[in-house]
Amino acid sequence: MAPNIRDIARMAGVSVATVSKVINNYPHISPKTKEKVMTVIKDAQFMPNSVARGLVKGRSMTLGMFLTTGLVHPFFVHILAGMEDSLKESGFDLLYLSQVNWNPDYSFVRHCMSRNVEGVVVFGFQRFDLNLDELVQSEIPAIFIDLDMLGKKAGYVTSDNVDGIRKSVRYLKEIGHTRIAFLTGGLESYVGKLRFEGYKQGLADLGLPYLSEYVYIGDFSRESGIEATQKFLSLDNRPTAIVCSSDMGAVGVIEAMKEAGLSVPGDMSVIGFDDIDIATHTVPSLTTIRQDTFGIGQNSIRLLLEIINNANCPPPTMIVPTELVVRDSCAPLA
Amino acid sequence: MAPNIRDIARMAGVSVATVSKVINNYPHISPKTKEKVMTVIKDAQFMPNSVARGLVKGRSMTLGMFLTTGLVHPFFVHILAGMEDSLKESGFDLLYLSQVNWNPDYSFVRHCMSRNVEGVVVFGFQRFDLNLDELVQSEIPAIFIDLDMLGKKAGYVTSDNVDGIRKSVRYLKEIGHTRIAFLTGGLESYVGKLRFEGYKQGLADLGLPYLSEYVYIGDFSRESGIEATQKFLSLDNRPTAIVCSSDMGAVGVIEAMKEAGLSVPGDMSVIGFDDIDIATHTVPSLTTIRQDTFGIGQNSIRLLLEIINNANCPPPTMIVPTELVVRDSCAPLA
DNA sequence: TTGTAAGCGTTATCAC
DNA sequence: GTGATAACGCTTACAA
Repeated sequence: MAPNIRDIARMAGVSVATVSKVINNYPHISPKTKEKVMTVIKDAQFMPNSVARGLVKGRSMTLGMFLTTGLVHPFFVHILAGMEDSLKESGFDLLYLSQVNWNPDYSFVRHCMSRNVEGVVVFGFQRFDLNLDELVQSEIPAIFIDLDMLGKKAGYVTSDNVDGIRKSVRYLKEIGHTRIAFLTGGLESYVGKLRFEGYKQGLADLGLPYLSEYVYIGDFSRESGIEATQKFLSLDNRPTAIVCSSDMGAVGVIEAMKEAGLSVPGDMSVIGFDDIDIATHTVPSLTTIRQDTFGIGQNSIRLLLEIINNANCPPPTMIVPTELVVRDSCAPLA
Repeated sequence: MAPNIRDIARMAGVSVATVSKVINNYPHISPKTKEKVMTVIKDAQFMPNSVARGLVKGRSMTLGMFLTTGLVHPFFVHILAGMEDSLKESGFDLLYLSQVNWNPDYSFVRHCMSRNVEGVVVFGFQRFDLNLDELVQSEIPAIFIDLDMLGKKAGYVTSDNVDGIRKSVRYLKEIGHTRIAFLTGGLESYVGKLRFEGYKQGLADLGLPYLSEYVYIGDFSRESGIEATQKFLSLDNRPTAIVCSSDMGAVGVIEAMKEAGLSVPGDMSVIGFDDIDIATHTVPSLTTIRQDTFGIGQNSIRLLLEIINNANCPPPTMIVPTELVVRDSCAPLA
């Protein structure tokens, strides 16, 4: 059985309070007793119980994380790695809160309070998801990933989705394209909407007209890439390039082009979004917009700790830059 | 501020003890008081503080998870999804314990005890990793993923790596191959060793000879696939098929074959291991061994809860079956 | 500089 | 059936 603070006190011949003061590095402790207590602690391998400590201090040194159930987001590992990086030196651990979604009056807020978490990261949700409002309006520090939720203690971090797509459009224009089509992602999602916005702005930046027949409403999937391509190919005035809201969509486009006996990038330039592993391995390899997923994870925790540590800082927000990765799926227009 | 049990007691006009009994569904409570207390609890949105509860009960309803620092395992999301599935109805939450690896006397065991976790899942470590022994020999229930650690309270879950590779070898034999080469993964890793073992057993099953020149010692990477291919192609008596310990290795093989002006599967059949996303998108698409990563996650938590709930069950072990996924990278031998 | 003792929010053991 | 009250392991006034 692990020793507790009373055992240590007894072994060191001092009071519990003294041990506590040593542990917490309080002043007014004689070097001699401090030394003695430290020795005993080392020998007994004592480590204060952070649960009990949390109870009295009102601080648990625990952050919470809500993930959408059944989320299978390919980047999540990178985000987690980033989170860990910020967590490492902070003394906080991260509690993955599994939602009891069969319970009609389950509440994020109550789950947080019952677990005494000092703040939460929220990822994989949509704006209209149940109970999210309650969380945003609560006093619980929260950072949302990829969702622009703002509250007294709630902020968010996301990639610069708008600028990412604008970069794609600009790049295509630079290599001569003007008939640039767009495959949206799911428009019910925050990032889906932003990327669509980026397309419109990108065209506007360059003085290109917005044509609704050059837009296909998709859902981030490979299938929607295939369907979009079929639609675009049937047009009288075919586009010469397609900007996609996801790499999977772009993969679908490449497949459909191949199926139609046409060449990428010869007959159609294609740009993806995300830079997933597959992007390197398609034929041709995929030019795409890379998200700094590690950075997103890292900053989500960093910002959360900021809210927690500065009682009245305004809820922080962070837009993480993206990067255009040029590979082989785009060609200059002849 | 969230109400506590005393507030509820006062509001319901009963004692704290009574409220506690209601919360915990104890007998010997009149239906009337029970009803009244329940109503107050609902109205006040009361949820017992599980930290305080943990302190007195000696149970925290928390499981821990150790991941190797900076792990970027493509399957981790699926494993986590599986874990969540088992966690969901259990009342447990999962605490991601960030290791303080700059501290020379950091200890998994102490971290667990200080956080009162009731058990841990360990993933991404190698047998010789520091402090792991201490954990295995401790009283803390532990389930290792992909590492055959056994202790009084420690078991493991992993894919059937041996059988997976044996299936590959058998399949190739069935379509006519007898000169079957093998690309190992990192042999310092547990799964790397097992897959190598599977190759040898696979040959033995079929009465095929084991030839050391048909084995390339790699490390799961694409690069080692390229190098292996170059070596195999330089042989007098070239193999007609290569079994790889990873899909990335197989991707390297396909690239190197293309580079050499040879065809897959025409000149060489190739089998991978893992069924990562890319496997569908290589040209040709990759025949491979699929791991049930969701099942691994699911069972890791299930087994852990078993150890926790049955004081003296022998440490459980689980080998999750794999599945051969036939795509286009293998062809019958002419 | 050190020790005593009252909490933190629960549950469990008794009396009543 | 119900209610005091002592724990659980720790921190923190305050007293000594």
